[in-house]
Amino acid sequence: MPQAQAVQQGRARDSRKAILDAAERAFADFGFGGASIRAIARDADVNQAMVHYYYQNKDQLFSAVVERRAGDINERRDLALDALFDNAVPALEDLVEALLRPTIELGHDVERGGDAYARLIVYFNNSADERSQRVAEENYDPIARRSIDALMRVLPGLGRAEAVRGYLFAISVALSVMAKTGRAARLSDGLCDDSNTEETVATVVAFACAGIRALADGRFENRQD
Amino acid sequence: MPQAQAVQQGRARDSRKAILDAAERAFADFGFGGASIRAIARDADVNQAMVHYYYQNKDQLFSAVVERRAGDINERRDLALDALFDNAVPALEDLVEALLRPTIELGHDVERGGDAYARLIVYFNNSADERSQRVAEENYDPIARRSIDALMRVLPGLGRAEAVRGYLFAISVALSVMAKTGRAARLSDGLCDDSNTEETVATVVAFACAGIRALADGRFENRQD
DNA sequence: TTATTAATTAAACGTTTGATTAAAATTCGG
DNA sequence: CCGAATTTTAATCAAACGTTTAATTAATAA
Repeated sequence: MPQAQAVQQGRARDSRKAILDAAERAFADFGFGGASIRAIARDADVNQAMVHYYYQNKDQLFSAVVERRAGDINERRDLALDALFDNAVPALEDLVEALLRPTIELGHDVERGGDAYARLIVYFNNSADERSQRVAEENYDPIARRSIDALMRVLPGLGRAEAVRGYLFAISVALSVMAKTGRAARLSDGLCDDSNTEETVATVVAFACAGIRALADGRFENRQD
Repeated sequence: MPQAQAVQQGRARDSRKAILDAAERAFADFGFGGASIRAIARDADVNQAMVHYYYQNKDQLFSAVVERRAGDINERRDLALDALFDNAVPALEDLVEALLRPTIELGHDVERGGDAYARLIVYFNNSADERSQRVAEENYDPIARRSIDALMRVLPGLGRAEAVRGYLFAISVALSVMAKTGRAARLSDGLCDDSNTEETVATVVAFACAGIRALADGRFENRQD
């Protein structure tokens, strides 16, 4: 049986982390079904049985990959929200930036492998299968609900349905620049470049805030006409 | 050898279509790697060798699934663009609606299986692997370029980079409501409902247009500050 | 040192995968 | 009704899959 993470000693840590890193890349590149444990073990330079030794099966390995990163992002988002609402009600721009920046910054952190995880978020965020929805619900629904409430406080004209829509739209826009499909560069003949973090944040925040304000102005849900 | 589609007779047509329908569902639900030809054949109620008989291999089957639908959507988008620019330069709202409506409507057409294809678009549109990028480039890049040009004509303040960004953001927002992940319903406690086509179109168009206008106002790319 | 535990290994398990084959059934023009 | 072309079938292939096992090595505690 593998020891709890805190008690682990010697070589153990390296293998455990190497497996998680390799799995992150594999799931991001090929999806759950397309990623193979054999290839993951090979990429991590580890015996194939070690994957099951530490993570039991493919499903739990997938969950472990998501949980490691989600903790980071949620913590940073929570702190940002606390700070924002400490004194008064912030501007919409500041709120939306606080929501999106942690994810965008992680996605740009190639050295830490954040780009692979960014593609993985895009994957399970847009997948309807049970496993994807489970990790989304467990790891991102709590902060999503808090963010939606925050949106409604900042924009009193925003109903709950519009706030949910606005939040999901904003996230979807942010994720679209992180999928690293190369399509933006292709369609713009190289004019678009996602590598500049600050420029990306500014662009996405501007787009999302304008969109959310539009949802607040017009009322699109539950119309009685 | 399978006959060309036009000359086909008898049950052939049925098998061919049944395979394509089943493959569409499988790829949408499980991704390329997670979908199995055996399960597709079983779902289509067809011998497993028939899949290779008509589509040679898994890759070409995947391409065939996309090509069938992309033709429809592109044709409708092209016609809409022709009509819009026939007399004068249209309003941004009309242009964006013309771009997004065909896809959204297809995604709501459950009887024709459009919901499965909608999820499939989301899949390969957000995937960075070679196969996904190939089908995106072959089937959707031409209309994307035409749409981007149209955006720049409607909004003269929009640079090429911003137009590409705006187009991709708008598409991404539209696709996010089509992934049918059930997340919107979950986060809104049932308040959000994607089944109303007109309401969905109106909401997405309003969000996207406001966002695109924001990109035109502020200049976010190639700043020299 | 010895006993215990954790980490790692190579090998194999049964199953499923994408793909191929050759024969059988069906369809259809002449 | 015949013969050729097309469609369908069952059987099979090697390869890859996720997972398990038993044995071995390395580290820790008594």
